[in-house]
Amino acid sequence: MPELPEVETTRRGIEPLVAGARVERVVVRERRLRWPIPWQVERKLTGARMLGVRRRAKYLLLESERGTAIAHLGMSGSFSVVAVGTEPDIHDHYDMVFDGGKALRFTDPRKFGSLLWGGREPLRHKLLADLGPEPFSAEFSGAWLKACSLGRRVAVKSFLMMPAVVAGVGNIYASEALYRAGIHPRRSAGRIALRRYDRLASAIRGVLSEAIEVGGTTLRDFADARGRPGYFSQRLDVYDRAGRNCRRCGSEIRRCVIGQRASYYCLRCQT
DNA sequence: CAACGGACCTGCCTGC
DNA sequence: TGCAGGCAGGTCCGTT
Repeated sequence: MPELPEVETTRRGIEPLVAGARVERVVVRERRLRWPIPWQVERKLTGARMLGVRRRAKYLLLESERGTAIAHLGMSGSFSVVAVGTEPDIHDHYDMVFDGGKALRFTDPRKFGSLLWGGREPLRHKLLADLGPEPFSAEFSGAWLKACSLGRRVAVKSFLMMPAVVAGVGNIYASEALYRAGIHPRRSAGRIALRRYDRLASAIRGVLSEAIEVGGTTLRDFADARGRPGYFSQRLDVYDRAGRNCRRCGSEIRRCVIGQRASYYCLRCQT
């Protein structure tokens, strides 16, 4: 479900609740998410003061004075803020209960999400250590993409979705960014010129920042911490628009499958 | 090494 | 109406 804009929207929604609050307890109802939730999370967080919520790629870092819990939303996960005592639903897998009568509740029908313990240096956690640059960092550029792609024959669309290449780009925004940059999603990553990668890096930053501004993309069920949908779905140029007309040239938008994922592009605008 | 397919799990939609 | 099949916003891991 969520890519960088949706995770960032979630972060902004839960930060006011979390920052400065004290954890009264952590209630785990389903420990078997993508990985079992380690007992350390409850042990360390209970009684701890929370410092804030940061984001790295699609991970949310819930920082406390005793270390950081690392949450991932997977494909179908979301956080919501509930009043203490609100009856949990079947897919509400854990709550972090804070002083002040509110709790952070994690819901995830598919259980692809995760909650891990990152200790004092969460960025060194195995799952975060090898992540590529954040798209809004100075490190991320066309030159970075070019350097990363040398000698690689994988489709550029799959390449963009690799966590080690750039953090936070998933299936929707990979298609959207390639459309904006005029690059065909099947083109080999190693056969793209630096200039085109410069355009692509800008397109990635552009599409992600516009999506964040409007609260992300809701196709089926994404909602922010207050239950509100994201409005970027109205601005998608290609994703989920197969058979409709390209907003730029009027040609038909095509759907194909690349790396087992649905991909969308304009045959005329993207080469 | 790079690339690919399978795996994890549930819900929803389509078509027979 | 029921049921099978396909599809879904992620990404790790084992195998080629």
